[in-house]
Amino acid sequence: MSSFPASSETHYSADTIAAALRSDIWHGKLRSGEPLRQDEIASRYGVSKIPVREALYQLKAEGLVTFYPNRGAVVSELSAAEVDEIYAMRAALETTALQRAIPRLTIADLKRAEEILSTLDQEKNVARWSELNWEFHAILYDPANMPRLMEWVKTLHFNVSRYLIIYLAGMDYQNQSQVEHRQILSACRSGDIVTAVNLLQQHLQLASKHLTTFLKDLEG
Amino acid sequence: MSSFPASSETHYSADTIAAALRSDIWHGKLRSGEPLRQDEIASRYGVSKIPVREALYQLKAEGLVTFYPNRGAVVSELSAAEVDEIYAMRAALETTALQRAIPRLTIADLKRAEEILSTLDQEKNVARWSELNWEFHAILYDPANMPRLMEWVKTLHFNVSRYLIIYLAGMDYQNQSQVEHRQILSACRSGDIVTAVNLLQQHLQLASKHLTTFLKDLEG
DNA sequence: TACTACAATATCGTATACGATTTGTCAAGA
DNA sequence: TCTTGACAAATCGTATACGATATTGTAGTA
Repeated sequence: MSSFPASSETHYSADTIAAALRSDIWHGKLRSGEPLRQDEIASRYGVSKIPVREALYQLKAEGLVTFYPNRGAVVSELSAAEVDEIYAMRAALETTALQRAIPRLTIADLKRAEEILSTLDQEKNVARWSELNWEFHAILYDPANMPRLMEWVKTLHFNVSRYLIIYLAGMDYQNQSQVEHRQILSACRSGDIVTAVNLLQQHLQLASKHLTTFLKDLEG
Repeated sequence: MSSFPASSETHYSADTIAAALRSDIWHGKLRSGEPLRQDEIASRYGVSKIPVREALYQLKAEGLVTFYPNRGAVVSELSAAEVDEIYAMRAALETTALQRAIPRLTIADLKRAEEILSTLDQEKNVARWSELNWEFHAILYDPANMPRLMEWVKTLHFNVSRYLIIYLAGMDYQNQSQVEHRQILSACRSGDIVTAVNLLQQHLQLASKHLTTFLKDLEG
């Protein structure tokens, strides 16, 4: 299963290309600021420019690419301020989801979450680590039954995680993150909504601070 | 000035058409479930299908249209559950914005908000009323300096407001709404973040309840 | 009549083609 | 050397064209 944001099951080649580009951007094969040449992408996937442009429009809506009139699309760059904003949006939406989800979490959900945390402990590949990290969060939000919110949060998550991946490669962020994950899960298990929401908020705030100071260094 | 969600200033005909369709959907000229024929729209605006499809992709991202493979796009329909979800997302995001904005609100902002409320008192046209209603909210959120959040909130707002317009036409919702607006503004003026946020939350919850019960009736 | 089979029509999704805009190159002049 | 301008190349945005899919209409059969 791919854990990338996907639109509803269709067979458009635009969707296939969008998924491929999303994955390339996320894995860092396409770097921030890099231009996305329509003809090049088209020939690479054996299609014309039309579906390529439609794919780029989807990514534009997700914030992953930016269009410049008559100059085409480039992979979006995020400033520290934008990362901060995205994390604030994530916090707002994810705490809402968690709040609604906790009363509906099943034993199976909690068990699955626990399993993912165990896997995360051993995962050394940062890209895979980040994907599992999202899966953990998603499991806790899913029972809220808010598909639209989930799509948007997923989009926000992938927007910042492609930066987080680069960051993680150097630092020791995972261990601290795992401690927080276990605290959140524990609060969920005991049905303590207030605590769980607060912990999640802190968890995201901390991640935001890590990433923004990292980016400010680069920008500065 | 148009208060519809607009992407950054470009000269694409796709953007022009997207704006026109958005407006038509919002004003009820295009009803929920109505198919959007590409050739028809193309000839109406004197262009080919290509920019029309690109416009439809933008609206798809905004949730205003839904694509069915090989059958084209239709104006999205919202269930009561979806309206509820959208209002929950709005509450999460808008309270975040308001919280950040209040310390930065200027006298001029408050004055402008007051003026809009006065205009709202006299406005009888529901479409115009709804636009002014959004302007009031937007003024209170703007100083938060969160452009991405604003875009998304605007999108969510227009998604439900096209239904609200139909609803408003019959009911006496505006007066109650205005009372709440004035309470919110008053809390903002005194810099009382907690109260303002709570009032905003209630304001949206009430609107949600109105609209969802209305839709549940229709759904039968 | 009700239902299937199949042709006719409508509409979609996308390849091809091309004018328009931008970018890159390079020679002439300050 | 540094501009500047003009031409060439690259790339974009979109019109046209067409095969593919879905929908509709019609005739034939049970």
